[in-house]
Amino acid sequence: MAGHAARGRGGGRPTLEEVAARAGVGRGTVSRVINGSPRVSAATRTAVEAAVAELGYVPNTAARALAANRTDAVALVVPEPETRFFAEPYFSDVLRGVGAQLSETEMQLLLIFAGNDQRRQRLAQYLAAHRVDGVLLVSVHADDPLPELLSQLEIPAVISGRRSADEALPSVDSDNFAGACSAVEHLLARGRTSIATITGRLDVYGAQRRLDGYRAALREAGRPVDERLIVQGDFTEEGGRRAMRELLAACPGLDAVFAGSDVMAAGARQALREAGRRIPEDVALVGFDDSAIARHMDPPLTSVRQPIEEMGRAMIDLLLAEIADDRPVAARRLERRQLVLPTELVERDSS
Amino acid sequence: MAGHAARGRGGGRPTLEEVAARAGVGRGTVSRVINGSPRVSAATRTAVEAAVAELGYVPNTAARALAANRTDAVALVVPEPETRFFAEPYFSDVLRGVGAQLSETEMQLLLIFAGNDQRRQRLAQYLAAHRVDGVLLVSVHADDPLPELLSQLEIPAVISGRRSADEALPSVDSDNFAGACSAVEHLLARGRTSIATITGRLDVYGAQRRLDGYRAALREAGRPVDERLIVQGDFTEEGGRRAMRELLAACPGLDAVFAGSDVMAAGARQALREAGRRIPEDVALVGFDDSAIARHMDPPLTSVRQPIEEMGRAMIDLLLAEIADDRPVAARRLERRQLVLPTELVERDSS
DNA sequence: ATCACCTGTGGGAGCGCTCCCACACTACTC
DNA sequence: GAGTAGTGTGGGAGCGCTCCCACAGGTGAT
Repeated sequence: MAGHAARGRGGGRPTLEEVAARAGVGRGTVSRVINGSPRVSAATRTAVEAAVAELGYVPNTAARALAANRTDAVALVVPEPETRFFAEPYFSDVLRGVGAQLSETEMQLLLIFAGNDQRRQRLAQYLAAHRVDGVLLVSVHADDPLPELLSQLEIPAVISGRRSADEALPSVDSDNFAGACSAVEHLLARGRTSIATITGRLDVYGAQRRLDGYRAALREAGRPVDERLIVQGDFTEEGGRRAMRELLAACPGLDAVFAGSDVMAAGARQALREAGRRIPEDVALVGFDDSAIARHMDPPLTSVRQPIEEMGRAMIDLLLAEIADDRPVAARRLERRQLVLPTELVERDSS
Repeated sequence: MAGHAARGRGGGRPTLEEVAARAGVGRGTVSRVINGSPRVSAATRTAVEAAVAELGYVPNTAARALAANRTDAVALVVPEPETRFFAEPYFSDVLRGVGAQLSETEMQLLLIFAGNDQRRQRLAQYLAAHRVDGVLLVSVHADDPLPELLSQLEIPAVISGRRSADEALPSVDSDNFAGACSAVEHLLARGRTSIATITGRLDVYGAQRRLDGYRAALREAGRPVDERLIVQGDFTEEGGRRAMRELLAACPGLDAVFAGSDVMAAGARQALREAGRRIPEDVALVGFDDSAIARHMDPPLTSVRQPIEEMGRAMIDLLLAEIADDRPVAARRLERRQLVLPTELVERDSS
């Protein structure tokens, strides 16, 4: 009868109230059980859990969100067009790490693209409505207004990479400088003498740091830095191809290239092949990211591994801590929550 | 003062009530304006809109969801691991079409992967909690229990492709049969005499239909169907490579291959190249999907174009109609809402 | 016996909306 | 002049939770 009533009312799902009645306890007690409060006796807990199972009770998220003023959802915001998101293995790796870590909680992950003005507008609306408890930001350029908006709205956020040496937001980054150094040192150790580099967009701090590392490693080894050997790419395959052509035109004698990402290295490889250069015999090639592309390239690409999945996991940890932390924002600002994870050179056949 | 009060209360956002007070109207009237009801006089509407703008009012989604029993969100459910999602351009194209159509509404899109048991479990919880108003299903295999679950929960859903000739759910599909026919006819017209095919997983109805089309086109032309020329793939690049190797081993004399997807065609191309076969001189190759891969392949791949973005848009149209439709489910069942969109052969250099 | 202080529990208030009924007012009709 | 219909508006009730105060009953110190 009770079961029938519960199911009868317009296909309605059982409510807390009904579970409470069934278990012979009060509404508050059921709520405590559902939310794992320790202040419930073992016997009561068992009874409530039985009632929940019998009625097939599932909490109403909207009611919970309204009463508790939280949404149990976080957003991964990608300020790029979808096409770039799908073309760049970096993003899907981050997504995988984030997803893995989040699946151990009750939190839901939203994927939001903000690659053009219209989408930015919608995102702003979305954030203003506080439809997520926190935000993960990937691939943020130096002058992006998004972080500012987030802090105005007092929405917890964690950034992947940094915008500058003194990032205000909590962030997770890899050691781009050291990674670039290790790549160049490796090429030097292999006896290469004319090492070029294809950088990413330099308004991305990480790309800048990789360039810094390239320069530092050469200087460290007592080699001059030839500015003609430095060409700016844009993280795309096409950009890598174009940059490589420029390099070959300007410095036909180069014998090694350090690319700021695997995707750009793939583009460079095509340009090298077009020009009849063999890899690694004529020109050694090293990438960055150690993505799937590196393993499948012909020849397999030596690359600087970033622990991208681990970075995704770390971002979630930081963000959840940030959300749980209800001290005033001012107090939080003082602690710097910046993680820098180590990189590692993975040697393959391209160098 | 009013402004200060609104902002003062714990950083709280303005509520309907406050907007109403500011505009000198009642709560109901503000609600009507927000929701675009026509039963509001022009003067009142203007006053309310001014108040909304002044206070920076944004509706509280949780409250709305609780009161109206809707979430203004739909989910795109991908019953595959993320890796496949990212490897297969088909998915990102669908996503783009869906996203484009949805951005013209106030609906939010969630992307949910259900590639393993744990994620299925979470998805079931999620659906049981009615956290979305509707579901888009892509790449559903014949024996998947998901559609059944959805109809039990009475959640509107639209399926991409079909599970069988008489699909119960509203669906959007392309004309796989005709597309395969056109590919085979094209190869025959080019004078090819030994045409092989690499199929997708045959528990996917579309893959089966492409195979049917292949057979029908040969029969139509009075050619025998040699079963040794039919090998099953699994929609992956690796599967395409493996299938191509099998074909070459069994029928070294073949002079054309129709692959059930561009990704498999890419795998087949590798196997052909390994075997020293030139494309198209020795073996002509045709794919299916006309994805970015086809355009970028070397040589560019002839492929059967499906209007994937358009299919995404159509899915949203169907789903929104389904959601808006509040007649009893039984009545709905009678109308068949099945869309089949035409395909088109795009000729390039591989055939 | 009195007081203090735990632990476990019940249930009121309230989150910010939508839905809908009631009502004032106008504009016709017979 | 009474009735009828339609239009615009106000505000009560209620959605299903969480939060928190109140309180019962037990335990140990005084």
